[in-house]
Amino acid sequence: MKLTNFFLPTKKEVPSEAKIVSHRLMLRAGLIRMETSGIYSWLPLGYKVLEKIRHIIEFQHLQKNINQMLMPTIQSSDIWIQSRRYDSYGEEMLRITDRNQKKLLYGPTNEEMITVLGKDYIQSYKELPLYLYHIQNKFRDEIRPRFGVMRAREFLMKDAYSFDIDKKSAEKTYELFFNLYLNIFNKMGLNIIPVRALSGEIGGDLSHEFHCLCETGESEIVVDTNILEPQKSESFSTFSNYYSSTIEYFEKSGIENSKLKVKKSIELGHIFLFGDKYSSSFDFKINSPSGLIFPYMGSYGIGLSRIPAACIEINHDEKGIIWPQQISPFDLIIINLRVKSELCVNFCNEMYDVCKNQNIDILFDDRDERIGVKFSEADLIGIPFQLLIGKRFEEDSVIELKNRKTGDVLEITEKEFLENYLKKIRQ
RNA sequence: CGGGGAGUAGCGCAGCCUGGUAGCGCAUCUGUUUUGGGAACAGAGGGUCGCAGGUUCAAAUCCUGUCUCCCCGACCA
Repeated sequence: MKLTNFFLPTKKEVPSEAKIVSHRLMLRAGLIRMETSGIYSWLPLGYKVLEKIRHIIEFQHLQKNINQMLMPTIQSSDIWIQSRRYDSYGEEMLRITDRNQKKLLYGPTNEEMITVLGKDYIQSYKELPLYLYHIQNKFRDEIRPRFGVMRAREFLMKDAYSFDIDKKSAEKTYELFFNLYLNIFNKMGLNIIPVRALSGEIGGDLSHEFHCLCETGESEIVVDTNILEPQKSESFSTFSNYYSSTIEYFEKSGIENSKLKVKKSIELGHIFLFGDKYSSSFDFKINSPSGLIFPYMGSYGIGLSRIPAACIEINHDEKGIIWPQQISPFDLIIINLRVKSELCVNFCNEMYDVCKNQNIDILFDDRDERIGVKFSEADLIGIPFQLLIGKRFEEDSVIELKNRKTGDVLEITEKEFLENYLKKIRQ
């Protein structure tokens, strides 16, 4: 994409209302725009990040043969009345009435809907286990939305649901998702800590949340200090050697241990095993060798739209965002510092075409702007690598590859760039 | 929902106390000069001061109501 064609409304100043650094940078870099309290539009640059995250999640789910689908955001209240959550979910649920006075709601989650779906289609235990997921907007009418997309009312979530024949099988499924989640967050370049959690409104008896450590986070977790060392081979079994839980879980458990520390964090994922809570309330029974059984269910969520904010909170400096390569909106930005020079223009266009042909997601700053503006905005939007073409190229055919994170600038030739560096830039 | 704050140009703000018909910075447009880290100069455009009502000769300013947004707290991915 050429920057002259790309909608990138950056700002030097930002409303004083935005308090935390990720919210400020997301507004300044033109990633998001508030429409009303807790409800945001994702502008092209922000949407690209969201799409990178989505692709990682979709790819990893596909590796485990988990079916992707799409359920509607609007649900009938009938199924929520049947699960007895229509009242208990309370004010957080956005209720809507259609022209026929039918009571609808904007779904905060989909356990009810997926249970009814399972009941309609699953005839035999031989079809189990069955895993389904979708990526869809949710609405929870938060008492106080804040921090931009970090605590929004409308948000994008990946939610998966599992059906198993019994508890033992469901626990294997739970472990599969647990490891899948570690893998997904790892692929996003995020250090994540799984913590034992209470299961809250969803219900059930086994639940973990996935947190990243962050001083400005709204959550608190209690962890064994050994867990803070980065783990080489992260898996369910590795983490089961250490204590980690949400502060709420810790307080209820009454454990005492001097090796435990309280840390601020951001919750990015939550998994639950809730058994037959919903299958029984919907009288969802299937035949099995041991007679009629209620399928054992679980659900597995990732707060997609919270991830860019969490990532920025952890990866930024005074100049702006520093995206991890894996979820950066672009792999590389080519910056033409000499727009008036035919030599530079032609060379930039040539590099732009080469990169496109090599499947590099590339942004080309071809604008007739002052170099200060170009440098500042490139630093602000945080693309990991900047290819600078200007004076040094005109004089000595040297192009400069700058690392956004370290600030290091490599002076290289076209040949070196194409042969040695292009593949490092591609994800 | 309780407590606090704010709505004035696309964005950030001043003006309000003490009423006299709106200003600054950034951005935008035109021109000239500049050009390796958010340029300089000259000129220009852009506002029913959140909305409604009231007081007054006169309201951004005072009064009443209302809507919206933000912050602190209780709730949550």
